[in-house]
Amino acid sequence: MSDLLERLRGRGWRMTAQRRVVAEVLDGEHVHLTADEVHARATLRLPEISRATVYNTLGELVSLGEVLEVATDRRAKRYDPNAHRPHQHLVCAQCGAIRDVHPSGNPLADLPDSERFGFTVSDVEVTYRGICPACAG
Amino acid sequence: MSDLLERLRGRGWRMTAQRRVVAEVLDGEHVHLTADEVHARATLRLPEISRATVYNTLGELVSLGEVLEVATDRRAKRYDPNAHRPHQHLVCAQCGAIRDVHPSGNPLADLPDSERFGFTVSDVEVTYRGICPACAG
DNA sequence: ACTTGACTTAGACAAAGTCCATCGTAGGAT
DNA sequence: ATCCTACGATGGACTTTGTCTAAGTCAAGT
Ligand SMILES: [Mn+2]
Ligand SMILES: [Mn+2]
Ligand SMILES: [Zn+2]
Ligand SMILES: [Zn+2]
Repeated sequence: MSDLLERLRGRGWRMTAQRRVVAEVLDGEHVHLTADEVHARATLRLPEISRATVYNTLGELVSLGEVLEVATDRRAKRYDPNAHRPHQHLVCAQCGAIRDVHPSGNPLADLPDSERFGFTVSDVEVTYRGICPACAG
Repeated sequence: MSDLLERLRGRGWRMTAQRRVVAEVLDGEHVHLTADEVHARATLRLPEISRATVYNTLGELVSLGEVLEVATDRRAKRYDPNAHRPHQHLVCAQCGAIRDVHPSGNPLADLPDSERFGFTVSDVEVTYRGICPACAG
């Protein structure tokens, strides 16, 4: 994700300690943190960072297409740095664990023209729900 | 939806003016109202109905399987009386209009065993997004 | 009609997120 | 190296959506 910082600088981003820390917190695989979780982790490295700045920075990363917003539960949105490989989510209904999954085929193709009602359909969001091995015992 | 009231009575529901009004508001096709929209419409018929009662009644209808909760945007949940015919949703990214759609095939089948990671997958929620004819001009 | 437990109510509370006035600083200009 | 200033950060008020509780009300069985 260090190349992310380069890309952002290239887009005219002013590089601040706060933005760097938020980007660092979002580094990794299967990362799906809420804004407040990002804030908590960022605070460990930069104690004075504010909630508003975390929200602002996450919003900018989403606008730039570098981070995805996912709404797997009906609680807080989660922020997903895995934005460059299309994928869906598999969520444990009990403990909330989230896995990236890659279904076969293109889910968009499952919607026939006769069911599009003149819409220009550009995107589909799929969330699978079930019980994870740990919760199944 | 008048048969709904009968079914609920059969399940031991005490029939109150508030519950009747909420059920009436939810009658129809392609109805996807937020709790506060239900409350606003219920208030026209029964001015003293409280927000808490609307939330309670909607929650009960969901528990009974008579109404579905859908989370198409990241704002308020919407309540969908079309609970007996499985379907998905097509949402206009601009104006928020929601249509029921019926994709071909079973979306659950698109997730191969190799992508289930030991989960017992029981459910899938699909939201298609695009631009509706009215917004496309 | 009486009784009673289920139902409703208003308002306090909470979680998630937005907005704003003000302060601070990254990075270009000198 | 220092200065400038527009962009970014901050804390706190505010909004939206939803939950909870204590007290009052009423549907329905007797
Ligand atoms: Mn993901
Ligand atoms: Mn529907
Ligand atoms: Zn689990
Ligand atoms: Zn539209």
